[in-house]
Amino acid sequence: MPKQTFFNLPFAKRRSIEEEAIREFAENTFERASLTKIVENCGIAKGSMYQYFEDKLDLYLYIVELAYEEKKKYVQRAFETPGHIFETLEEYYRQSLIFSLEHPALHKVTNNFWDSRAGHLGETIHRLRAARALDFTAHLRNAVDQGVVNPALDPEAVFFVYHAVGKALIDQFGEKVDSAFLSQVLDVLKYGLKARKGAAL
Amino acid sequence: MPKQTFFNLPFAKRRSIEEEAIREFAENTFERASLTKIVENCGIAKGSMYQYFEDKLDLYLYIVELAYEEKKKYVQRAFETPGHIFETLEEYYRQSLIFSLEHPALHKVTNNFWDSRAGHLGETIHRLRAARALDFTAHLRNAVDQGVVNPALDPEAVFFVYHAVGKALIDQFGEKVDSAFLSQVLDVLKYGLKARKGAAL
DNA sequence: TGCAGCTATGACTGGGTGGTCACATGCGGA
DNA sequence: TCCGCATGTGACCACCCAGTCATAGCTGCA
Repeated sequence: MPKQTFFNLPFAKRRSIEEEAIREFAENTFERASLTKIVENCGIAKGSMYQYFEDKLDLYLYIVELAYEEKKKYVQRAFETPGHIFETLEEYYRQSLIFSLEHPALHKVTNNFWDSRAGHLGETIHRLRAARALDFTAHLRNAVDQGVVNPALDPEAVFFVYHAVGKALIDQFGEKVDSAFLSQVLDVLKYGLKARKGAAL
Repeated sequence: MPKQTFFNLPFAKRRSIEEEAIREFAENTFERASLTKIVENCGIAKGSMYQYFEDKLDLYLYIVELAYEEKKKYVQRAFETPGHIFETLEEYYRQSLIFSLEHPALHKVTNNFWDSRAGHLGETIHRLRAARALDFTAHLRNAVDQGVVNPALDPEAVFFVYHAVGKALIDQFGEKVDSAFLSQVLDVLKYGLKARKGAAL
């Protein structure tokens, strides 16, 4: 959590610090990112930064939270619009894609976050993942009850697959992954590799 | 490529350098791994290392190659034993799992490799991925011709999914992923989420 | 005017890194 | 015995980093 001093700052100065920090954490992992470079690019003194934040990690977590709050504005639409699980999933990833196009730097920040291994970040990430797994499997059980989803599959395994593929998709938004490719990938998960008896797709 | 000097070394000394390097590169990414620590743990002088290798990257690539040569001994069985694509894939990941259990350090080295971003490693990794994609889609087209695989799916998308899930599986061998969970995950990819008309599994 | 308290500063500390080089050592052959 | 060459060495260089602290400046109140 930033110190009060940071929030007392005139808006423009505060914003410029945020922007430079976003730039640095978008291009580098937490460990490789350089506080020294951030303060140089802001034109403020090193010591000032420590008037605003406890340490590098404090700044980082603040920036990550900023990024996720922006992203939330996009992806939450997926859970508001009704529909079954396939539509929700498609909408979720589609909104993520839009977010990545409209806020490329913030998108990179959220992305790098999951690769962090420094300090206690590993545990934090683990907890976040577990929370997501609970959410996901709840949705999934619902869909199974509705007869939409193959009941023979292990929910944990399904989450594992979606988590892995979701991360890979998001990693490559804007590079290899566009809207059409996104649909193709989701179809693979939906229909599975094995040829189907009835209509294949 | 190591210098000739390295191969002139008595076997025990060469091996001890390899082992310490494997240890360091198993626990750290290329960038975080410390040459200084490797030479300290070996009990040799910093300068000696530069008699054997051009630089840190040279040593790293040599170690990665060592790891992959060992891994190849395992996974190539998947392509030797006949069977269609689902059996091949299952055997491939099962052999990877065995490799990770029998050579945990080498396994971690191969794993970290894909996360490297330093220097020209990014391009190398890109090329390796492209080569894998070609191999995979060739197998896939074969399977489609045999009527085993859903012909409506985009081969590039299928590769994308398997690559992502494969990496996640291998990342977590020994932690979350055991033999039973591996089967469950592969079933998700095989059958897809959507409920099937006939026998579900 | 003077004091109090918040804010700004940047030189400095202690620690890390990859890589170098002048020198030392050991060994095989003449 | 002595030379020449391959090998070994570790102090040293230049560079980077996060974090500190004594000092200075500012602002508003009494």
